[in-house]
Amino acid sequence: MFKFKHLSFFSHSKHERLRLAFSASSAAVFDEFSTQQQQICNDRHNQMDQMLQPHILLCLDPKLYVSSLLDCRNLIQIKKIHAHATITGMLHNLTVANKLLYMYARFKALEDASTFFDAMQERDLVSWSVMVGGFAKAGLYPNCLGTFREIIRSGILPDNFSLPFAVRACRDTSDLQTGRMIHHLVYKSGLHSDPFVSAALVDMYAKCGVIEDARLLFDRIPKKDLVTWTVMIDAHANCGNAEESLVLFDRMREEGIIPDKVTMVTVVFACAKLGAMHKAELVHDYISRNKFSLDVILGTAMIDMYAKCGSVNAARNIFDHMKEKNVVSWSAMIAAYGYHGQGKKALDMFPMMLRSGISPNRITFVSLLYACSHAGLVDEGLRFFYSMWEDYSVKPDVKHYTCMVDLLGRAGRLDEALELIKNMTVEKDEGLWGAILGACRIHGNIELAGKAAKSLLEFQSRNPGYYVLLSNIYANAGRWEDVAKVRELMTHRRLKKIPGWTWIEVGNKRYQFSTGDKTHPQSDKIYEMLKSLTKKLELAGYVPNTNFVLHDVDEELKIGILNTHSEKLAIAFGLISIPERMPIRLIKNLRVCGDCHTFSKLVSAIVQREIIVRDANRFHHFKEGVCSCGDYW
DNA sequence: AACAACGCGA
Repeated sequence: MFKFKHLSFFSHSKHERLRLAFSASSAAVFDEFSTQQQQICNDRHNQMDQMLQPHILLCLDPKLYVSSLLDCRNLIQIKKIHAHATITGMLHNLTVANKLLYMYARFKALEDASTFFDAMQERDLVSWSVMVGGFAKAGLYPNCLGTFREIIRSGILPDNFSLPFAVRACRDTSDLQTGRMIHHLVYKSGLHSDPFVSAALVDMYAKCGVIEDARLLFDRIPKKDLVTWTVMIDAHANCGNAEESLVLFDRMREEGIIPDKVTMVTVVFACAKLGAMHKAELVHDYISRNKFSLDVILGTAMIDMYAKCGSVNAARNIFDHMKEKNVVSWSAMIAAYGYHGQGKKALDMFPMMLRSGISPNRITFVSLLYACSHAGLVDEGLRFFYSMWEDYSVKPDVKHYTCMVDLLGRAGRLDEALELIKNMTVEKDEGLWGAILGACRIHGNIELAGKAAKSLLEFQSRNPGYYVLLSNIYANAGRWEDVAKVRELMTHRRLKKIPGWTWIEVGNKRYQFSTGDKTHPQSDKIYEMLKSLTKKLELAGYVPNTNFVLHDVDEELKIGILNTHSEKLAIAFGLISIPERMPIRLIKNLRVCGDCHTFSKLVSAIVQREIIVRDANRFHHFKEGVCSCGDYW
């Protein structure tokens, strides 16, 4: 209740400020207040003890039981009152009995709750709903839905208390079928306009992967409350349409709904997904102006946002200003340095984290190993890998093995990577072989690629990425028959290659480019710019590397395809539309192709402009002819 | 009722 130990970096929310003003912000006052509360609680319990004296038994007050139950701070206190109530016969009062049930559920003592529930002589809808909610909050979904079904079976229509919890159980178990059935019941109960119920339904549809249904329902809700908006904003960001999230955020405010901290976290998350620096700054500004407190969740979300928008320094600035940091915040910062190629800084964070009393978890080690992998810090990575279990009791799982395979593989130590896979005891997955395949691509090891592909294809992967990668390896070696085989397999499994895109933010707008794109209104100017760039580059010795065009077509056509890769078009557009000296920031859905990488390096030198590219798994900062990845990616 | 970090791949 009293969370003042971490007064926030930004000013407080209105609610917090009121509380602060009210209680004069001194620790002593809080302590005193808290002692008073404890005293009241004790007094009540003493009063109850006295009631057990035979002569007072007659003046029992259910209200006293209810408030005493609500005062309980642990299970022992609840059980004590339960015992009292049994003796005094107060459990026959349904209000008291339901409150007892509720308290058991609140303290996650679902077994006690169930036992008591089964023993209850009389139950009403509230009793049933408390059980449904209790099971859902404790993550006991089968019990939750089972209890809910019993309500339905007994012919009672559920209320607006049990329905959201039953829907939540469907959401967390991805049980869309049951979810739809419950939606039907909602109409029958006439509760479709209840904000709790409709928010839960929208959330359920979104998290079950049917965002269209979520949106359909959302659009039909006449008066949407804050939570419903937040759910929808989050849903769009999670399904890859973060742009729509920001549109919804604006619309929500236009309709007079005031966002709260949770909404801001989802909006920040959407900016992180988009990688849109301009939007990120606007959102940051909004957060500061509206005095949202920079707590550990919002702060961590902002670290992630700035890092994924290309500024690891801005991320670090947020990190440094956070009063409270947990393992998530530290891992986010370590990961950020990792994917910006600053492996050393990522590793430096680790002892700092330990000193501040935070223990690493499995994600911290994924981030550390990842940082090593992308900076070529092989020995350091090996050391972390071996010490994570021994020194920190974090068991390496398949993700850690994948990082290690990637680390060793990139460094050309493929034999060691294979040895690691051979000796591992945790279950292997397709990603592990994908990492081997990636290393084969870098080092042109076709034999091993074949073997890895065999293991990989056993997983019947639905992920087109692996097939295309394999086909690319064969194409690079000129083995067109093998290429054809892989492509055939893809067609057979009905998988399509994901097309590459590059996005660029200019002012308030985000522009999207594909290979050979001519849909941009300034297309002519873009191609003109590209042509003059290529000319300048050729003078500087640039030769298009057609190894990166993976079709069996003639050389001239290859150069044509290469020259209009989406990344090059976006750079050309950036140069004509972004003010001088401002960096050009790009976001790609795939990895940078080798030729575009060379191209970007040269452009950064020739036109003296910083180019920052976020590709599918890391950042490249091109400046004065060199890339932050050191060509190691 | 809603919120934060992680590998590989096109």
